[in-house]
Amino acid sequence: MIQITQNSTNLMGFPFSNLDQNCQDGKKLAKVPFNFGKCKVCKDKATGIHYGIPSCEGCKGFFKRSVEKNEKYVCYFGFKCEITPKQRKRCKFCRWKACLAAGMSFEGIKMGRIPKIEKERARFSIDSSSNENDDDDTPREDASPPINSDSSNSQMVSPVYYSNTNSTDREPQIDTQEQNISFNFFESSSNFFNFQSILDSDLEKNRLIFTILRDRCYQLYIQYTEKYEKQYEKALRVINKIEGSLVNESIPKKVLWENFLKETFDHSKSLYAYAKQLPGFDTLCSDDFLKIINSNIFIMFGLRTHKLFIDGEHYLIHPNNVQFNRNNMYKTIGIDLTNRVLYYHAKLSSLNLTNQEISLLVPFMLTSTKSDFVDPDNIKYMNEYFKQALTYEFSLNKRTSSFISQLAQYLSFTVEINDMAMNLKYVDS
DNA sequence: ATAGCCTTGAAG
DNA sequence: CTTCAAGGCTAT
Repeated sequence: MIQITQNSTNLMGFPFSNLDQNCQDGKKLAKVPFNFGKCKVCKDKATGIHYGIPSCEGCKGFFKRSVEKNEKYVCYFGFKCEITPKQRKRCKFCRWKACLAAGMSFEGIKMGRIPKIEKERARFSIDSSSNENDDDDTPREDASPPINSDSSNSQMVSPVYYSNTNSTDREPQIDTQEQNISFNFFESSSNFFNFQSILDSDLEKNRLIFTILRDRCYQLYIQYTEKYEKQYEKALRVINKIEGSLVNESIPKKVLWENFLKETFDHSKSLYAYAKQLPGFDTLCSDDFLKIINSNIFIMFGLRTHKLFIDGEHYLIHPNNVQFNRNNMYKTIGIDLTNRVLYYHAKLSSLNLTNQEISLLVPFMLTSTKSDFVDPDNIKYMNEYFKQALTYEFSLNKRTSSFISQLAQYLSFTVEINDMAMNLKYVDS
Protein backbone atom coordinates (compact mmCIF):
# COMPACT_ATOMS: atom_id res chain seq x y z
CA MET A 1 0.00 0.00 0.00
CA ILE A 2 1.33 3.39 -0.86
CA GLN A 3 1.64 5.79 1.94
CA ILE A 4 3.13 9.19 2.18
CA THR A 5 5.04 9.34 5.39
CA GLN A 6 6.87 12.04 7.22
CA ASN A 7 9.96 11.02 5.36
CA SER A 8 8.26 11.24 2.05
CA THR A 9 9.62 13.66 -0.44
CA ASN A 10 6.20 15.23 -0.70
CA LEU A 11 6.85 17.12 2.45
CA MET A 12 10.27 18.26 1.48
CA GLY A 13 11.01 21.64 0.21
CA PHE A 14 8.50 23.79 2.00
CA PRO A 15 9.54 27.34 2.59
CA PHE A 16 9.23 27.28 6.33
CA SER A 17 11.38 30.35 6.82
CA ASN A 18 8.62 32.30 8.51
CA LEU A 19 7.79 29.60 11.00
CA ASP A 20 8.29 31.84 13.94
CA GLN A 21 6.55 34.88 12.59
CA ASN A 22 3.72 34.63 15.05
CA CYS A 23 5.82 34.70 18.16
CA GLN A 24 8.29 37.42 17.40
CA ASP A 25 9.34 39.40 20.48
CA GLY A 26 7.44 36.95 22.63
CA LYS A 27 4.22 38.76 21.73
CA LYS A 28 1.31 37.23 20.01
CA LEU A 29 0.91 39.12 16.80
CA ALA A 30 -2.06 39.14 14.56
CA LYS A 31 -2.29 35.88 12.73
CA VAL A 32 -0.18 35.76 9.66
CA PRO A 33 -1.27 32.98 7.40
CA PHE A 34 1.39 30.37 7.15
CA ASN A 35 3.41 30.67 4.00
CA PHE A 36 3.27 27.41 2.16
CA GLY A 37 5.12 28.77 -0.80
CA LYS A 38 3.94 28.08 -4.29
CA CYS A 39 1.55 25.48 -5.54
CA LYS A 40 3.64 22.57 -6.75
CA VAL A 41 1.25 22.13 -9.64
CA CYS A 42 0.71 25.60 -11.05
CA LYS A 43 3.03 27.91 -9.07
CA ASP A 44 0.09 29.88 -7.70
CA LYS A 45 0.11 30.72 -4.01
CA ALA A 46 -0.28 27.55 -1.97
CA THR A 47 -2.88 27.69 0.76
CA GLY A 48 -1.81 24.55 2.52
CA ILE A 49 -0.88 20.94 2.09
CA HIS A 50 -3.57 19.44 -0.04
CA TYR A 51 -3.49 15.76 -0.96
CA GLY A 52 0.08 15.56 0.17
CA ILE A 53 1.66 18.58 -1.48
CA PRO A 54 1.68 22.35 -1.05
CA SER A 55 -0.98 23.49 -3.44
CA CYS A 56 -3.46 26.22 -4.18
CA GLU A 57 -7.20 26.05 -3.70
CA GLY A 58 -7.71 25.70 -7.42
CA CYS A 59 -5.53 22.67 -7.89
CA LYS A 60 -6.83 21.16 -4.71
CA GLY A 61 -10.38 21.40 -6.02
CA PHE A 62 -9.40 20.27 -9.47
CA PHE A 63 -7.74 17.14 -8.13
CA LYS A 64 -10.73 16.38 -5.95
CA ARG A 65 -13.23 16.83 -8.77
CA SER A 66 -11.15 14.74 -11.12
CA VAL A 67 -10.99 11.81 -8.77
CA GLU A 68 -14.56 12.08 -7.59
CA LYS A 69 -16.12 12.21 -10.99
CA ASN A 70 -13.66 9.87 -12.63
CA GLU A 71 -13.15 12.60 -15.21
CA LYS A 72 -11.53 11.67 -18.48
CA TYR A 73 -9.26 14.16 -20.13
CA VAL A 74 -7.36 14.45 -23.34
CA CYS A 75 -4.67 16.86 -24.46
CA TYR A 76 -5.07 18.49 -27.83
CA PHE A 77 -1.89 20.48 -27.71
CA GLY A 78 0.97 18.02 -27.52
CA PHE A 79 1.07 16.79 -23.94
CA LYS A 80 3.37 19.44 -22.61
CA CYS A 81 1.20 22.38 -21.71
CA GLU A 82 2.69 24.70 -19.17
CA ILE A 83 0.57 24.77 -16.04
CA THR A 84 0.44 28.29 -14.68
CA PRO A 85 -2.24 30.12 -12.70
CA LYS A 86 -3.37 31.77 -15.92
CA GLN A 87 -3.17 28.77 -18.21
CA ARG A 88 -4.12 25.96 -15.91
CA LYS A 89 -7.70 25.91 -17.16
CA ARG A 90 -6.66 25.45 -20.76
CA CYS A 91 -5.69 21.79 -20.61
CA LYS A 92 -7.13 19.51 -17.98
CA PHE A 93 -5.11 16.58 -19.15
CA CYS A 94 -1.78 18.29 -18.55
CA ARG A 95 -2.99 19.80 -15.32
CA TRP A 96 -3.97 16.36 -14.11
CA LYS A 97 -0.58 15.03 -15.11
CA ALA A 98 1.08 17.90 -13.28
CA CYS A 99 -0.91 17.02 -10.17
CA LEU A 100 0.37 13.46 -10.33
CA ALA A 101 3.89 14.51 -11.14
CA ALA A 102 3.89 16.83 -8.14
CA GLY A 103 2.82 13.90 -6.00
CA MET A 104 -0.84 14.61 -5.33
CA SER A 105 -2.48 11.57 -3.92
CA PHE A 106 -5.39 10.53 -1.80
CA GLU A 107 -3.02 8.30 0.05
CA GLY A 108 -1.18 11.32 1.31
CA ILE A 109 -4.04 12.96 3.11
CA LYS A 110 -3.41 13.89 6.65
CA MET A 111 -5.76 15.40 9.12
CA GLY A 112 -4.81 17.61 11.99
CA ARG A 113 -1.75 19.64 12.53
CA ILE A 114 1.68 18.93 11.22
CA PRO A 115 3.90 17.65 14.07
CA LYS A 116 6.70 19.94 15.14
CA ILE A 117 9.36 17.39 14.26
CA GLU A 118 8.02 17.20 10.80
CA LYS A 119 8.13 20.95 10.41
CA GLU A 120 11.68 21.00 11.69
CA ARG A 121 12.65 18.31 9.28
CA ALA A 122 11.06 20.22 6.47
CA ARG A 123 12.87 23.36 7.54
CA PHE A 124 16.17 21.55 7.11
CA SER A 125 15.31 20.60 3.63
CA ILE A 126 14.59 24.13 2.47
CA ASP A 127 17.96 24.46 0.85
CA SER A 128 17.22 21.51 -1.32
CA SER A 129 14.51 23.51 -3.00
CA SER A 130 15.87 27.02 -2.62
CA ASN A 131 17.54 26.88 -6.00
CA GLU A 132 14.16 26.58 -7.59
CA ASN A 133 13.43 29.62 -9.67
CA ASP A 134 11.04 31.28 -7.30
CA ASP A 135 11.11 34.71 -8.75
CA ASP A 136 9.49 34.18 -12.05
CA ASP A 137 5.76 34.23 -11.98
CA THR A 138 5.28 35.44 -15.47
CA PRO A 139 3.27 32.91 -17.33
CA ARG A 140 5.53 31.30 -19.84
CA GLU A 141 4.60 31.39 -23.45
CA ASP A 142 2.38 28.51 -24.21
CA ALA A 143 3.33 26.98 -27.50
CA SER A 144 0.07 25.18 -27.76
CA PRO A 145 -2.50 27.03 -29.79
CA PRO A 146 -5.96 25.61 -29.56
CA ILE A 147 -6.06 23.70 -32.77
CA ASN A 148 -8.72 21.10 -33.20
CA SER A 149 -10.94 21.81 -30.28
CA ASP A 150 -13.35 19.20 -31.45
CA SER A 151 -13.74 17.39 -28.21
CA SER A 152 -17.01 15.85 -29.22
CA ASN A 153 -15.70 12.36 -29.26
CA SER A 154 -15.79 10.94 -25.84
CA GLN A 155 -12.65 8.87 -26.08
CA MET A 156 -10.46 10.36 -23.50
CA VAL A 157 -7.77 9.42 -21.17
CA SER A 158 -8.79 8.43 -17.74
CA PRO A 159 -6.78 10.37 -15.23
CA VAL A 160 -7.90 8.31 -12.33
CA TYR A 161 -6.19 5.43 -10.67
CA TYR A 162 -9.08 4.55 -8.53
CA SER A 163 -12.14 2.94 -9.93
CA ASN A 164 -14.20 4.60 -7.26
CA THR A 165 -13.74 6.82 -4.27
CA ASN A 166 -14.60 4.31 -1.66
CA SER A 167 -11.92 4.96 0.89
CA THR A 168 -10.94 1.36 1.43
CA ASP A 169 -10.87 0.66 -2.22
CA ARG A 170 -8.72 3.34 -3.74
CA GLU A 171 -5.54 1.48 -4.20
CA PRO A 172 -5.28 -1.00 -6.99
CA GLN A 173 -5.66 -4.35 -5.38
CA ILE A 174 -3.06 -6.79 -6.46
CA ASP A 175 -4.00 -10.18 -5.25
CA THR A 176 -0.89 -11.89 -4.04
CA GLN A 177 -2.62 -15.20 -4.59
CA GLU A 178 -2.30 -14.52 -8.26
CA GLN A 179 1.38 -14.13 -8.37
CA ASN A 180 2.49 -16.91 -10.65
CA ILE A 181 0.39 -16.51 -13.69
CA SER A 182 2.29 -17.25 -16.78
CA PHE A 183 1.45 -15.60 -20.01
CA ASN A 184 2.05 -18.42 -22.38
CA PHE A 185 2.49 -17.23 -25.82
CA PHE A 186 5.37 -17.11 -28.23
CA GLU A 187 7.27 -19.40 -25.92
CA SER A 188 5.58 -21.83 -23.65
CA SER A 189 8.05 -21.27 -20.90
CA SER A 190 7.96 -17.52 -20.77
CA ASN A 191 6.68 -16.22 -17.54
CA PHE A 192 4.77 -13.19 -18.67
CA PHE A 193 2.63 -11.29 -16.25
CA ASN A 194 4.10 -12.49 -13.09
CA PHE A 195 2.30 -10.42 -10.50
CA GLN A 196 5.13 -10.84 -8.08
CA SER A 197 7.45 -8.83 -10.22
CA ILE A 198 5.30 -5.75 -9.90
CA LEU A 199 4.97 -6.27 -6.19
CA ASP A 200 8.70 -6.50 -5.83
CA SER A 201 9.37 -3.43 -7.85
CA ASP A 202 8.80 0.00 -6.41
CA LEU A 203 5.24 0.63 -7.40
CA GLU A 204 5.19 4.10 -5.95
CA LYS A 205 8.08 5.16 -8.09
CA ASN A 206 6.85 3.45 -11.21
CA ARG A 207 3.27 4.49 -10.92
CA LEU A 208 3.89 7.76 -12.69
CA ILE A 209 5.87 6.02 -15.41
CA PHE A 210 3.05 3.57 -15.94
CA THR A 211 0.54 6.37 -16.08
CA ILE A 212 2.52 8.27 -18.65
CA LEU A 213 3.11 5.14 -20.73
CA ARG A 214 -0.54 4.35 -20.55
CA ASP A 215 -1.73 7.82 -21.44
CA ARG A 216 0.70 8.16 -24.32
CA CYS A 217 -0.11 4.74 -25.74
CA TYR A 218 -3.78 5.43 -25.39
CA GLN A 219 -3.64 8.75 -27.19
CA LEU A 220 -1.76 7.15 -30.06
CA TYR A 221 -4.11 4.22 -30.20
CA ILE A 222 -7.15 6.46 -30.42
CA GLN A 223 -5.51 8.48 -33.16
CA TYR A 224 -4.67 5.43 -35.23
CA THR A 225 -7.99 3.68 -34.81
CA GLU A 226 -10.06 6.70 -35.68
CA LYS A 227 -10.78 5.34 -39.12
CA TYR A 228 -12.04 2.06 -37.71
CA GLU A 229 -13.98 3.78 -34.99
CA LYS A 230 -16.13 5.32 -37.71
CA GLN A 231 -16.58 1.93 -39.30
CA TYR A 232 -17.60 0.54 -35.94
CA GLU A 233 -20.29 3.16 -35.58
CA LYS A 234 -21.48 2.38 -39.05
CA ALA A 235 -21.52 -1.33 -38.22
CA LEU A 236 -23.73 -0.63 -35.23
CA ARG A 237 -26.13 1.32 -37.43
CA VAL A 238 -26.26 -1.55 -39.88
CA ILE A 239 -26.81 -4.09 -37.11
CA ASN A 240 -29.57 -1.97 -35.62
CA LYS A 241 -31.08 -1.59 -39.04
CA ILE A 242 -30.71 2.16 -39.04
CA GLU A 243 -28.72 1.78 -42.21
CA GLY A 244 -29.01 -0.80 -44.97
CA SER A 245 -26.66 -3.71 -45.24
CA LEU A 246 -23.21 -3.04 -46.61
CA VAL A 247 -22.82 -6.38 -48.22
CA ASN A 248 -22.34 -6.29 -51.89
CA GLU A 249 -22.61 -9.85 -53.11
CA SER A 250 -20.60 -11.38 -55.92
CA ILE A 251 -17.54 -9.20 -55.82
CA PRO A 252 -14.93 -10.74 -58.10
CA LYS A 253 -12.20 -12.55 -56.27
CA LYS A 254 -9.58 -10.40 -57.91
CA VAL A 255 -11.20 -7.20 -56.65
CA LEU A 256 -11.45 -8.62 -53.14
CA TRP A 257 -7.81 -9.51 -53.25
CA GLU A 258 -6.81 -6.06 -54.43
CA ASN A 259 -8.86 -4.53 -51.64
CA PHE A 260 -7.16 -6.76 -49.16
CA LEU A 261 -3.72 -5.78 -50.41
CA LYS A 262 -4.59 -2.11 -50.37
CA GLU A 263 -5.96 -2.36 -46.84
CA THR A 264 -2.87 -4.23 -45.68
CA PHE A 265 -0.60 -1.72 -47.35
CA ASP A 266 -2.37 1.26 -45.80
CA HIS A 267 -2.34 -0.43 -42.44
CA SER A 268 1.37 -1.19 -42.64
CA LYS A 269 2.14 2.39 -43.46
CA SER A 270 0.20 3.75 -40.56
CA LEU A 271 1.47 1.04 -38.25
CA TYR A 272 4.95 2.21 -39.08
CA ALA A 273 4.09 5.81 -38.22
CA TYR A 274 2.18 4.75 -35.13
CA ALA A 275 4.90 2.52 -33.74
CA LYS A 276 7.55 5.19 -34.35
CA GLN A 277 5.78 7.36 -31.82
CA LEU A 278 5.32 4.73 -29.14
CA PRO A 279 7.35 5.43 -26.02
CA GLY A 280 10.84 4.03 -26.31
CA PHE A 281 10.54 2.96 -29.92
CA ASP A 282 12.73 5.83 -31.04
CA THR A 283 15.62 4.08 -29.34
CA LEU A 284 15.41 1.09 -31.66
CA CYS A 285 17.77 0.90 -34.58
CA SER A 286 15.99 0.82 -37.89
CA ASP A 287 16.76 -2.85 -38.52
CA ASP A 288 15.18 -3.93 -35.27
CA PHE A 289 12.28 -1.58 -35.70
CA LEU A 290 11.48 -2.93 -39.16
CA LYS A 291 11.82 -6.50 -37.98
CA ILE A 292 9.30 -5.82 -35.25
CA ILE A 293 6.87 -4.14 -37.62
CA ASN A 294 7.12 -6.84 -40.24
CA SER A 295 6.60 -9.61 -37.74
CA ASN A 296 3.43 -8.06 -36.42
CA ILE A 297 1.53 -6.64 -39.37
CA PHE A 298 -1.56 -8.78 -38.93
CA ILE A 299 -1.37 -9.09 -35.17
CA MET A 300 -1.53 -5.32 -35.03
CA PHE A 301 -4.25 -5.18 -37.63
CA GLY A 302 -6.29 -7.45 -35.41
CA LEU A 303 -5.77 -5.23 -32.39
CA ARG A 304 -6.59 -2.10 -34.35
CA THR A 305 -9.78 -3.47 -35.80
CA HIS A 306 -10.91 -5.75 -33.02
CA LYS A 307 -14.13 -3.82 -32.50
CA LEU A 308 -15.24 -4.59 -36.04
CA PHE A 309 -15.71 -8.24 -35.16
CA ILE A 310 -19.22 -8.44 -33.84
CA ASP A 311 -21.15 -11.64 -33.20
CA GLY A 312 -19.02 -13.75 -35.46
CA GLU A 313 -19.26 -11.34 -38.37
CA HIS A 314 -16.68 -8.91 -39.65
CA TYR A 315 -17.61 -5.30 -40.41
CA LEU A 316 -14.38 -4.03 -41.88
CA ILE A 317 -15.05 -1.85 -44.87
CA HIS A 318 -12.44 -1.94 -47.57
CA PRO A 319 -11.26 1.12 -49.48
CA ASN A 320 -13.86 0.78 -52.20
CA ASN A 321 -16.71 0.41 -49.72
CA VAL A 322 -16.99 -3.35 -49.82
CA GLN A 323 -17.55 -5.04 -46.53
CA PHE A 324 -14.95 -7.66 -45.77
CA ASN A 325 -17.54 -9.95 -44.28
CA ARG A 326 -17.22 -13.64 -43.60
CA ASN A 327 -18.11 -14.58 -47.12
CA ASN A 328 -15.66 -12.19 -48.69
CA MET A 329 -13.01 -13.32 -46.24
CA TYR A 330 -13.53 -16.91 -47.32
CA LYS A 331 -13.01 -15.92 -50.90
CA THR A 332 -9.95 -13.83 -50.15
CA ILE A 333 -7.95 -15.47 -47.41
CA GLY A 334 -9.40 -18.96 -47.43
CA ILE A 335 -11.76 -20.81 -45.16
CA ASP A 336 -9.18 -22.05 -42.68
CA LEU A 337 -7.62 -18.67 -41.99
CA THR A 338 -11.00 -16.95 -41.92
CA ASN A 339 -12.26 -19.36 -39.30
CA ARG A 340 -9.17 -18.90 -37.20
CA VAL A 341 -9.44 -15.13 -37.38
CA LEU A 342 -13.11 -15.10 -36.52
CA TYR A 343 -12.64 -17.58 -33.72
CA TYR A 344 -9.78 -15.59 -32.24
CA HIS A 345 -11.77 -12.38 -32.36
CA ALA A 346 -14.86 -13.99 -30.89
CA LYS A 347 -12.72 -15.11 -27.97
CA LEU A 348 -10.94 -11.79 -27.68
CA SER A 349 -14.14 -9.77 -27.62
CA SER A 350 -15.57 -12.03 -24.94
CA LEU A 351 -12.95 -10.55 -22.63
CA ASN A 352 -14.27 -7.02 -23.16
CA LEU A 353 -10.84 -5.45 -23.13
CA THR A 354 -10.77 -1.75 -22.50
CA ASN A 355 -9.18 0.59 -24.98
CA GLN A 356 -6.48 1.30 -22.42
CA GLU A 357 -5.66 -2.36 -22.22
CA ILE A 358 -5.56 -2.77 -25.98
CA SER A 359 -3.41 0.30 -26.35
CA LEU A 360 -0.84 -1.17 -23.96
CA LEU A 361 -1.11 -4.59 -25.52
CA VAL A 362 0.12 -3.06 -28.77
CA PRO A 363 3.62 -2.10 -27.57
CA PHE A 364 3.74 -5.12 -25.33
CA MET A 365 3.08 -7.47 -28.23
CA LEU A 366 5.46 -5.59 -30.48
CA THR A 367 8.30 -5.84 -27.98
CA SER A 368 7.48 -9.49 -27.33
CA THR A 369 8.60 -10.33 -30.84
CA LYS A 370 11.20 -13.07 -31.01
CA SER A 371 13.90 -12.58 -33.59
CA ASP A 372 17.62 -12.07 -33.75
CA PHE A 373 17.83 -8.38 -33.04
CA VAL A 374 20.81 -6.10 -33.14
CA ASP A 375 20.01 -4.92 -29.64
CA PRO A 376 17.85 -7.58 -28.01
CA ASP A 377 18.45 -6.24 -24.50
CA ASN A 378 16.84 -2.93 -25.27
CA ILE A 379 13.75 -4.64 -26.61
CA LYS A 380 13.61 -6.90 -23.59
CA TYR A 381 13.94 -3.90 -21.34
CA MET A 382 11.11 -2.06 -23.09
CA ASN A 383 9.02 -5.20 -22.99
CA GLU A 384 9.46 -5.38 -19.25
CA TYR A 385 8.13 -1.84 -18.83
CA PHE A 386 5.12 -2.43 -21.04
CA LYS A 387 4.45 -5.69 -19.32
CA GLN A 388 4.41 -4.00 -15.96
CA ALA A 389 2.31 -1.10 -17.20
CA LEU A 390 -0.14 -3.61 -18.61
CA THR A 391 -0.14 -5.62 -15.41
CA TYR A 392 -0.79 -2.44 -13.52
CA GLU A 393 -3.66 -1.61 -15.86
CA PHE A 394 -5.09 -5.08 -15.28
CA SER A 395 -4.87 -4.64 -11.56
CA LEU A 396 -6.69 -1.32 -11.80
CA ASN A 397 -9.44 -3.02 -13.73
CA LYS A 398 -9.54 -5.80 -11.18
CA ARG A 399 -8.81 -8.44 -13.75
CA THR A 400 -8.65 -11.96 -12.44
CA SER A 401 -6.04 -14.61 -13.05
CA SER A 402 -8.40 -16.52 -15.28
CA PHE A 403 -8.91 -13.41 -17.40
CA ILE A 404 -5.18 -13.11 -17.86
CA SER A 405 -4.61 -16.74 -18.69
CA GLN A 406 -7.46 -16.63 -21.18
CA LEU A 407 -6.04 -13.53 -22.79
CA ALA A 408 -2.66 -15.19 -22.98
CA GLN A 409 -4.19 -18.20 -24.60
CA TYR A 410 -6.12 -16.16 -27.16
CA LEU A 411 -3.12 -14.03 -28.01
CA SER A 412 -1.12 -17.14 -28.66
CA PHE A 413 -3.41 -17.78 -31.63
CA THR A 414 -2.18 -14.63 -33.29
CA VAL A 415 1.28 -15.90 -34.09
CA GLU A 416 0.04 -18.56 -36.43
CA ILE A 417 -2.65 -16.32 -37.87
CA ASN A 418 -0.03 -13.71 -38.62
CA ASP A 419 2.26 -16.24 -40.28
CA MET A 420 -0.54 -17.61 -42.38
CA ALA A 421 -1.62 -14.17 -43.45
CA MET A 422 1.92 -13.17 -44.35
CA ASN A 423 2.19 -16.18 -46.62
CA LEU A 424 -1.04 -15.62 -48.47
CA LYS A 425 -0.86 -15.70 -52.23
CA TYR A 426 -3.40 -14.87 -54.82
CA VAL A 427 -4.66 -17.96 -56.58
CA ASP A 428 -7.00 -17.62 -59.47
CA SER A 429 -9.75 -20.14 -59.54
C1' DA B 1 -16.32 24.14 -14.07
C1' DT B 2 -13.50 27.01 -11.20
C1' DA B 3 -11.59 28.81 -7.09
C1' DG B 4 -11.96 31.51 -2.90
C1' DC B 5 -13.99 31.24 1.53
C1' DC B 6 -16.11 28.69 5.31
C1' DT B 7 -17.29 24.74 8.30
C1' DT B 8 -16.11 20.39 10.06
C1' DG B 9 -13.59 17.13 12.41
C1' DA B 10 -9.12 14.86 13.26
C1' DA B 11 -5.10 15.02 15.78
C1' DG B 12 -1.06 17.13 18.33
C1' DC C 1 -6.97 23.90 23.66
C1' DT C 2 -4.93 24.94 18.71
C1' DT C 3 -3.73 23.78 14.11
C1' DC C 4 -4.68 22.01 9.91
C1' DA C 5 -6.60 19.77 5.68
C1' DA C 6 -10.87 17.96 3.63
C1' DG C 7 -14.92 18.97 1.88
C1' DG C 8 -18.96 22.03 1.37
C1' DC C 9 -20.79 26.23 -0.43
C1' DT C 10 -21.33 29.66 -3.76
C1' DA C 11 -20.28 33.84 -6.72
C1' DT C 12 -18.09 33.97 -10.88
